[in-house]
Amino acid sequence: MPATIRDVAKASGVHVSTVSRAFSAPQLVNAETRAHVLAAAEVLGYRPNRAARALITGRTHNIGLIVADIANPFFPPLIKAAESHARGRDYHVFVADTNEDPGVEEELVLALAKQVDGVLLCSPRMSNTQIEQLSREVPLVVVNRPVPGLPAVVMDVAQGARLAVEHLVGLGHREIALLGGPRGSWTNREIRRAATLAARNAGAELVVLGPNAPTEESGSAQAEAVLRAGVSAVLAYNDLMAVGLIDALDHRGVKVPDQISVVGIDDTALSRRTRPMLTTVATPTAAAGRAAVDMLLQHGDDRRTTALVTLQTELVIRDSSGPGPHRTAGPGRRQQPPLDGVASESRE
Amino acid sequence: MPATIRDVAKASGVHVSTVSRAFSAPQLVNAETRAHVLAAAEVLGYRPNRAARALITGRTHNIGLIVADIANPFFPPLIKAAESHARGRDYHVFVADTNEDPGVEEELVLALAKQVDGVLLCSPRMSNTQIEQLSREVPLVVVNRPVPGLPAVVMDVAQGARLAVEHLVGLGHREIALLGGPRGSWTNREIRRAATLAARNAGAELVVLGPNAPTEESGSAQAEAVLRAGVSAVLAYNDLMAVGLIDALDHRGVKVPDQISVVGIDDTALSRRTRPMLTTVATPTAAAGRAAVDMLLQHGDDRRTTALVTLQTELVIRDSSGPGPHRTAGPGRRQQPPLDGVASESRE
DNA sequence: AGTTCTGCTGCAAACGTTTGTAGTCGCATG
DNA sequence: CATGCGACTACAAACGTTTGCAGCAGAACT
Repeated sequence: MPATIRDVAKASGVHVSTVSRAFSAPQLVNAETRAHVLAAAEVLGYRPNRAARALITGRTHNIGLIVADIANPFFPPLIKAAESHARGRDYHVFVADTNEDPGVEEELVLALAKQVDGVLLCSPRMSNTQIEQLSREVPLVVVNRPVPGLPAVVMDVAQGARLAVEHLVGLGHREIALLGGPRGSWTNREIRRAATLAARNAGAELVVLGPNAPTEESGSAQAEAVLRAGVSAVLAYNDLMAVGLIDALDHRGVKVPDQISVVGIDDTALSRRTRPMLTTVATPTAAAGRAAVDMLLQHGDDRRTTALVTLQTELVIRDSSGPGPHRTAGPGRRQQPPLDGVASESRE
Repeated sequence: MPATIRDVAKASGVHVSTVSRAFSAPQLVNAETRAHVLAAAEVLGYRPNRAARALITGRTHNIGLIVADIANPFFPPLIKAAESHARGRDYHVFVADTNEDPGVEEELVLALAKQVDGVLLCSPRMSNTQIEQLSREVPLVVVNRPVPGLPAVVMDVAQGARLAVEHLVGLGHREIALLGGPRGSWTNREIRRAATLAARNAGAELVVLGPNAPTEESGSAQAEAVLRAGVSAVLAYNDLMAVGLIDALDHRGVKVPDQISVVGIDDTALSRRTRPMLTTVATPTAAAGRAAVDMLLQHGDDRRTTALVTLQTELVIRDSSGPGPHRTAGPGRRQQPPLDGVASESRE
């Protein structure tokens, strides 16, 4: 049986309340007494039971982290950063995977609600109203999607998509395909909007293929459609799809970037490992994880705070994008990425 | 304020104990009453507080999952499988990352101990005695390492390493380097032992380079040493290191597999994405995650059970391994992998 | 000397559950 | 008619903490 606070009290000849205070309110207890208590606790191997503490304080010192797919390389860096950041603040993290299923999302938030002080909801697929409803059960911070009335951290993928399109147009591409992401994804809508606008402004045509599951397989599956569309460049919803597409094109003998340029989004670890190395939009996932944890712990109980943190993205030009058919005497092959850093704005 | 069992009791005009039983012991309560209670609970949005329940039952319905590095592509599939399997059995999962630090490992187990019914310790770097000591605080299942007296699930990497070496020797390689993994890793010792033996039996020489951190960077860093060693083939501790090595060799203009063959271990997602695609030893990580959860939940409280589950590995031959300098009229390029499946043995 | 203050500690209630025990009722049994 | 039983429900203690309140000693005021 593990030692309880009562064992420590008995062993050190004081009342349990004194033991409790020795740990959680040191200034209220005599230094000598405290030393005694701590010593007794040490030899008994006493560790406070956080669940019992939570029962009375209302704070569990746990947080929930819900992602669409742990195995999607986009998430591990975020999970890792969030977990380590949280632990640094003495919080433990439940991690759960929804398999991209909105129903599971809701069930998970509800199931976790009583056990955590808040939940980080990453790339949710539910509707805004559902999310708002859930936020009445437990404090929520949404990642990768702004929800009116809730704290959120998002990446400026619109800027990233714009940069990517401008990059492609600058290389001489006039017909570009957008490999769309999953239905219900805010990021996907954002990319689509920005890419469409950027293409129009630059005098290029954008054809949208999708929606698609955000997987490698689904990227491969769209190869035919890309070829039929007759475009010379593709912007994919994420690196995974870009990689799948490149593979499938390769199998068909289509050269990247010579015949078709491909640009991904996320700059996951694998973008540096493909041949050709992937040109992609870097999203600061680790920073997002940390920021989300900070927001959750900051706002404590006032659930209706509406801070929105926007993280900047940048274009990373590698080898999967090259000159297109309409190449003029354009700019040099390499292009300076924009300033990086974090912009944080609060809107009331 | 969330509804408590007392609110439900009040609303349905029965005692709290009846409400409790309506949920956890339906056969003890009149069907009609039960329906009443459930209805009241429904409208109040009542969900039992698992922490409070845990306080009295002693079972939290949570488990801990401790891994060396979430971002290491070896782990996400394991985490995903374990989490989903556990949730199917109504368990939630704390995930934590030790950054390959044995001290953090211990601290984490202790910190989690009171909040979970057991901990899955994956690829621990601590000593066996430390682990045994910790197992007195909380039920433990060790993954990727057998610990005497504790339940564990391991992969038969020895078999994998042997197959890999035999594969290389069969291709005509006589001098092979082993890119060692991290100090303290049982898997590493196992690979080393099996590879050395297999090389000796096949009349080849094995030079061991390491120990090394199990990262891509460290694989790259060993490229010089590999070249100096004058070997024609390399077996790496894991895919990550293999990929790093291939990259570094590529930068030096060394062709893989033409000049040097490289074989990895783990068959992570990236092994199919590198060029050339990586020959590697597939380890059933998802199955390991599920098996570990099963063992933990099965054994419940009798902590000193000593079951050992061994999962088979298999060699996946792709493009990073090719003919070596001593090629004779050997077997065909493709080689049949061994039967897969799960072997489970109990040793008392 | 009496009063107030300060620093410390003990008491007991509370948090939301579960569960052993005891009680009530109706009914069949002896 | 008393007894026993079965089905159900209420009571209350317990789990390991925290925390408002009260108590008490001694010091420092008036």
